[in-house]
Amino acid sequence: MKLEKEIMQERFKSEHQKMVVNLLFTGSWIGFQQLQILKPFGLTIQQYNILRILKGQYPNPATVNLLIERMLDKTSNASRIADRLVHKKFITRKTCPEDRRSVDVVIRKEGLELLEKIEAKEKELENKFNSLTNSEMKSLNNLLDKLRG
Amino acid sequence: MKLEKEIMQERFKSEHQKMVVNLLFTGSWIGFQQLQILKPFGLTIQQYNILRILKGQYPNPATVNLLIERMLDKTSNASRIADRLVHKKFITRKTCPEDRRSVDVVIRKEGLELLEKIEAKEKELENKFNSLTNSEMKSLNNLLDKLRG
DNA sequence: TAATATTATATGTTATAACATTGAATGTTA
DNA sequence: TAACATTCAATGTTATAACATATAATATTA
Repeated sequence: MKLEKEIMQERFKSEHQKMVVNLLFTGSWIGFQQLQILKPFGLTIQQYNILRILKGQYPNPATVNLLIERMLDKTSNASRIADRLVHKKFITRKTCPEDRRSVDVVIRKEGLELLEKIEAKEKELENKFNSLTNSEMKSLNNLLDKLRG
Repeated sequence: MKLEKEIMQERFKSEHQKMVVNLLFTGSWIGFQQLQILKPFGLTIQQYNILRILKGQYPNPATVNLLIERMLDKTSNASRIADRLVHKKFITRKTCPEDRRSVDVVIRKEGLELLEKIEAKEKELENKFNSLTNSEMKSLNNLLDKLRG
């Protein structure tokens, strides 16, 4: 839906200004939808994000620093989010033997299984979600990548 | 920058999946930048958002309900955000005489002046911020609007 | 019109984002 | 190698998002 209608604002001063608002609004909109999928599994978006990073590394460990680097929200507290995932038994954490300042974080079998269940649910949604064609999604992705420079 | 490189993920299962991550990532990225602009003025993004809605209504009042409807993040607590803005003397709030359940919220002169200062700063940034042409920004806006259906 | 339902806002609670600080381990250099 | 600087992770603190509930005013209806 046209942003102007959605937030009832008549017009923006510039395309740039509309873009900023549009990205904030759409980001929050898609975050809300993601959260609805994740909630039944007891995960937040950032917890899910960390599990996926760890799946990408698997079977290698990741350090907390590596998690922070790759997280979508760099200012969230990776160490404490990892805490919660340890508590839920989705990941393990132990001091890195090569550098005892670091910790090695690894996703557990339980975490990998959880991701599979979630990804199935996401696929379901993806099918209903067809306001953009595949080539439009590609354009959108390219524009976002270019925007960030 | 290409999202795959930015978050060091080799590839996504689908354009759709990349788009979801890209929108979350870019939304958080632009939110971070906005916050850096707002911080010297002592405002959060949601506080700024409310001030702009009130400016749009000015000189008419808005109810808290109207604020919620039009806010970028619908789940934030408009009533308490308004509290903070009252405390900072940027808005006024009084019970609506026609419906005493509602409250009339109006931006004060101080609030309007603050917005002008902030908008000047945003304009400065906008000039440096030219990785997308105006027509690309327009395409991006159209794709975002279309995505939300 | 009395009883019930709905609406608008405020408030209580918990988890987490945002930011600052700490403490231990490692790296650097005089 | 002793002193200092840097790095990594954890933790303390504050504000706010997310959610639930409460309270008062208004609308509906039996």
